[in-house]
Amino acid sequence: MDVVLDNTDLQILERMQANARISNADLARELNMAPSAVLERVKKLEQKKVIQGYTTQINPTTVQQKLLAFIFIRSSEGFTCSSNTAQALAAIPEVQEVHHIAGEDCYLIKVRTADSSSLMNLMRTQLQHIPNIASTKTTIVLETVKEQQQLVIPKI
Amino acid sequence: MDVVLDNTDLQILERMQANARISNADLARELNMAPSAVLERVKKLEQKKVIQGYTTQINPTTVQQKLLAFIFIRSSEGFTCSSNTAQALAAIPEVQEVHHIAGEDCYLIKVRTADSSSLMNLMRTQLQHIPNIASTKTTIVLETVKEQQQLVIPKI
DNA sequence: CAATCTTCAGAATTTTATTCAGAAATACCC
DNA sequence: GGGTATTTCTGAATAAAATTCTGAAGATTG
Repeated sequence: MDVVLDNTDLQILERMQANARISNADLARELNMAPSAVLERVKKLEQKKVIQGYTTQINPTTVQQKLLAFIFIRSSEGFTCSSNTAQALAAIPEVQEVHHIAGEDCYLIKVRTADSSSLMNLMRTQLQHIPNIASTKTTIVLETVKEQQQLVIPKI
Repeated sequence: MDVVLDNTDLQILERMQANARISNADLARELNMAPSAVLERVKKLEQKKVIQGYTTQINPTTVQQKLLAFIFIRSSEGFTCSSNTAQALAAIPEVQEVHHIAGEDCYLIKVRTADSSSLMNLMRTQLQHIPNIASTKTTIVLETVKEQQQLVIPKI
């Protein structure tokens, strides 16, 4: 079940990570391969879930999402951070990330809303109803200098 | 300079955010428009930097990136968190995000590496050489429940 | 109300995606 | 090592899509 990727796969991933809408024809030209061969590899990378999806990066402020916050959430269950709590957090559309973390707190979530009042509103209406939340500690982002999820693709 | 988006633009953004590789023809069919009209809008959204790019989501573990960490960085400059420090942090490929945050710390960064030893190595070789870093506080992610940068697209 | 700008549809053309057959390369197994 | 199976590739054919362009419809402005 483990996935083995050769150099060609990594080249494909690197280029598609930088531009998901690159045409298969261009990709084939860059790799000096036939388009059919490249297409077959991309399909397999999708099947093997190496490629999890293709997304468009939208400037958040243009769609009225000006506030970004990270919230540390302490669970009242001690060690057994239930997956129910995590699932409930993940179900909130404004919550972009839910991480189970090491240390005193249990979860770290990343939230994006229109402004501070809508964050307040979200915490009142959504977080309050989620079980086993003992306390929260919110960090407000003043300015984002870099934000991408580009991975460093290894070279073989 | 402010960007005004109508309902059609938002529909396009919503669909392209969910699948950046949707064909222009399919998009046009879903919106009941001519492909040429849709293409024109997408081009404009790119020009206006509403669309910042198209990226492929790659399963991090398949490319040997098993460790995720958040690091709070305290600056030695007090209030004046220099942009030099931020730029230096942003220049590190393993650093996916650099946020200037409110509160006692100055920056919050998101880092992805192969494992804990390569994180240690990165902190030794990279962070040590960045000026004005007074202290760091690292939070290790044990498990990621949700991770996406999909925005909630407003309805008009 | 006319002039201007924007957005759109539809057709023509170029380019691409997709499929398929068979060749080359690779891995596998006595 | 020799033969077989499997994978991966190329190249050609076809279907589909991207792109460009023209002119019409709609909205905006003075």
